[in-house]
Amino acid sequence: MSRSPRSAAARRSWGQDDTGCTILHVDMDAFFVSVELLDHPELRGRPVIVGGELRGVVAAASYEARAYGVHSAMPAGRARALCPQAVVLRGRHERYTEVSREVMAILSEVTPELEQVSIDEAFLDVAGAVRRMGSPTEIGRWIRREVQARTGVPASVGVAGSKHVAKLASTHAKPDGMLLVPLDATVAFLHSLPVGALWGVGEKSREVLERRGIDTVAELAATPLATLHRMLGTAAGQRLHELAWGQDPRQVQTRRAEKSVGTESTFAQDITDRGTLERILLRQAHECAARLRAGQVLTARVAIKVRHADFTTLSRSHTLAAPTDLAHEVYTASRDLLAGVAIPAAGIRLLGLRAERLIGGGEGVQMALDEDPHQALAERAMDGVRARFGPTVLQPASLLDRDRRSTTATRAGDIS
DNA sequence: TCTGGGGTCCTTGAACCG
DNA sequence: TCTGCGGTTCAAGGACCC
Repeated sequence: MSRSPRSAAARRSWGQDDTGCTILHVDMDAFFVSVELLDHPELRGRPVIVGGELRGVVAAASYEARAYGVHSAMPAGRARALCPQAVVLRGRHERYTEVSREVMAILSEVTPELEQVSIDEAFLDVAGAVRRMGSPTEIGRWIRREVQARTGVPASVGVAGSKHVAKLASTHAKPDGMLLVPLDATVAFLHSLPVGALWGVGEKSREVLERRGIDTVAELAATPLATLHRMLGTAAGQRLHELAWGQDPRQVQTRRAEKSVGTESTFAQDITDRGTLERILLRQAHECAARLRAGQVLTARVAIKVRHADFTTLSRSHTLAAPTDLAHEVYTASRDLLAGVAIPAAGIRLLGLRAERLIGGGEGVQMALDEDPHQALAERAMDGVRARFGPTVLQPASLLDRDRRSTTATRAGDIS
């Protein structure tokens, strides 16, 4: 579900020599829509949009909808205005996860050197699979064939010598295609692209670059490093300069440790009542803490995010005296942070809670001196009950009060 | 047109410390 | 004792990715 700009000129053959091009990027085409079409074949050929409820944005759009200018991340209202005849579906994340697992299982038959980047894309380093399965492009063809045959959804594949170029190659292979960028064509391929295609150039950086007349990767590559440092900061300038010349030493990572867990909710109506916001924080604290315990990690810092009705966003964070995986502690810290934030008359549009600085649980981590062992036992017992009877069977008493409607109906997913 | 939710990384400025 | 300075840490915010 890449949102990077593409170049029609780059969508051509760059050569057949795949020597050394052992990095594959597999990207499912309009993944959520493809899964919906599996289950609703009667919608094939029609413009279909997944997501985009009230106050929402488009999660995925079929190629028929894209012909009207609809794309992912577009506000729902605009998408409906552009394509009023589109079929709008709400989205079923569990179903997409199920199909994603099937796809990843197929990819893991190729190599254990597999890095799942998101629900619908992954990198593979196939260097160790070449003797068994053939050249990288032969492996790419096998993947496309097997994924289509066994799951019914189309996948595009980019084949290159680095992750960055493989990713750009798969973007230019869509829909339902494969693109090889041979090592000796890498720089020419990159330099044919608009600057916004580079990984790390979003809307803001593109504006900064274009103001200086840098519209293409070739122009960026020709810009002195010191100038890029001044324009984009040292780290970003350095990275983009290297990417523009095809230098990307990142390896395929089979395991990545999570650095934070969090949740946030945009409300159907902006909220002005602090008590309501605190109850939402309590629910979020329980959700985060349960995820911490499931991942066997503790959090050392709690952060909240508050978005006003006018979309100004602020964050506050607090480093805990001792790491914890208890909702009670996370909630107390987050409530104190919220206490330091003024609630504007127009209200709060979004409230988020995040547990940061995750530390592996178990040995070597000291429990807070004032941690209540009964609280810990109670929350772990709740985990057991939820695992057996479902996530909604147990709630803190204050969330089961008179306004069960207000604490649940304000969740973004419950809108519409 | 009116902007989700889950994340990561980087920059900047303030606070702290020796 | 006070001040200046450089290094480090922390908090906040922004940009970016999918």
